[in-house]
Amino acid sequence: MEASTRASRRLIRSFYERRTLVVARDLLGRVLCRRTGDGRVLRGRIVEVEAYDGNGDRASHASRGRTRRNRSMFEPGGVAYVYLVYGIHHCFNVVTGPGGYPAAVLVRATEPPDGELSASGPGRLTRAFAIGRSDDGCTLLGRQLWIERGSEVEDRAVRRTRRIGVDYAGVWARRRYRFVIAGHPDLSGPAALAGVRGR
DNA sequence: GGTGCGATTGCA
DNA sequence: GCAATCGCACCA
Repeated sequence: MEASTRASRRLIRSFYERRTLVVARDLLGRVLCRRTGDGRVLRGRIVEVEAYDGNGDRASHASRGRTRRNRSMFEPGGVAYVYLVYGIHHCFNVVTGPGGYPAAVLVRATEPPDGELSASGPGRLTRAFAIGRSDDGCTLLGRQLWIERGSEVEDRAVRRTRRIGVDYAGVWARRRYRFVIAGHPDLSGPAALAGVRGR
């Protein structure tokens, strides 16, 4: 049965309730899935993510405590955190860890879903998957937006780099919280951080 | 109630 | 190199 096969491929709550850095690494190779208004399902293999871990992380929206915008980050793992940045683009995050601990993984790039040109970069990704503010706080265990197991990525194919666009965060900007599939053609950001060479 | 800016992108 | 564009955090 296709329905049951699909359901069994969907990642379950325990996947998301682990530590943020562990979930970030483990999301590489997984498949982001989106049911569209006309009943189709868009799918794209995740190739680039960034971890935002706790309220001590100066690059995280949670570094100044709980606010209206970031409240989804405090939910138990397994929901989406979606926000508008620069007044133009939406960013899609996977909330991780236990409830009350603000942490999430920003999904920065996937391979393009069928019919889309690019999902490379957080803004392009949310456009390709039609993810918007109404998806903020929604479960990743349901039928609208979810992630499937996909294929494992071996450690030797994974590179860690500093996060992109958070230079204001001091020493936290230098932490290697970005995980990519090394040298993948759909990575965003400067070529120097494509992960082809070590870091 | 006013102000400054951002987990980005596309174009000059 | 820089404008676009707006929700919201923060200060008064």
